[in-house]
Amino acid sequence: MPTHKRKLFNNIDLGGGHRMTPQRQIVYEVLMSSRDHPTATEVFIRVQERMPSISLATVYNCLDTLAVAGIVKQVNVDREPSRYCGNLAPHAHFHCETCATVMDVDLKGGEEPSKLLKLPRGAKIQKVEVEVRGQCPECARKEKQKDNL
Amino acid sequence: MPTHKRKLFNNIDLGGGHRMTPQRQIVYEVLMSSRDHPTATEVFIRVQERMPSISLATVYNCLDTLAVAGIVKQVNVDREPSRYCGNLAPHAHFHCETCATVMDVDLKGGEEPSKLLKLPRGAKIQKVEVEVRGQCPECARKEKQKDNL
DNA sequence: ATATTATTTAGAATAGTTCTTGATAAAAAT
DNA sequence: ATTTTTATCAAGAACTATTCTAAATAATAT
Repeated sequence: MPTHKRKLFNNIDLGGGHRMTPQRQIVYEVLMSSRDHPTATEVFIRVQERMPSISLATVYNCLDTLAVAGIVKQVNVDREPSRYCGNLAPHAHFHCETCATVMDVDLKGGEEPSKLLKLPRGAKIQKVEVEVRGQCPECARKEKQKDNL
Repeated sequence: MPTHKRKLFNNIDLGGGHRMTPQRQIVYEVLMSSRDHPTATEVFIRVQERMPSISLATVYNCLDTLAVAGIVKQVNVDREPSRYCGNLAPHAHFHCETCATVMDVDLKGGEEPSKLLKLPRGAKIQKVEVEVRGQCPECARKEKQKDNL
């Protein structure tokens, strides 16, 4: 039989008694369909297209909840605005200083980043972040062209 | 002949026409004698002991100038206040979430961190930062002891 | 000496993020 | 089913690390 008053969200538990609400669902979907590591404000703008009533504070709350639940990652490069990432596989982030994009970079051997370090005996690792700043191939090429004129 | 009116600072050029001023000298000395990766405010407090008239803005300026000159490093872990480090050798930073200290960690093989990455062909690297969050051995031990009671 | 440039300082301004509050809604308990 | 509890949302205020502004000072170049 057709459900004429279906609930719009599923009752997924995110841990710690957190629910998968419509707002969290849309924030999550927007992030998973983004490849550019958007900031909270950028996520906010994209979510607004589908849910105009949502507030920026809620987007911050949702992103934080999803990150604590471990289904998205918060990415920080220097002290720039935090960016968010749906790629849970271990990887590094390359930040182009010219075009300001952030892209995923794989680690050699596909290894756990913690294996790259001489960690003190007994240390407990929660997360390892590898960040690269520089110029992406495209911007480096453009600059070289300009210099050769 | 003895100089009876000696200048208190040397006229070192930091590049880009920047001078080694008394403030910058003291900020630099304080940082080099610190092993705990102090924040700008912590540097400010330590510098004040030797130069009470210095302002926090100047400490920020000095740290920035020294970092641009390449003789100190700015260290960021997540979006916490920036910390500063006089160790110019390539290394990672371990941040203990329990006691909030930041310590240096060597990379395996003493390698350049950029060699650990599958960087896209043509990318230009400016810097690579490796940050670890977790619990230092001491705090991990203490917590284990507590659990065993 | 004078002009130029860099530096310092105090405080104002900025920006990303978090917090507060009251309202709403879902879940649990009765 | 009603009540109670707990979680969530929204708007805006508050917070905080940092940067900016403007005026004064000091060092270098002319």
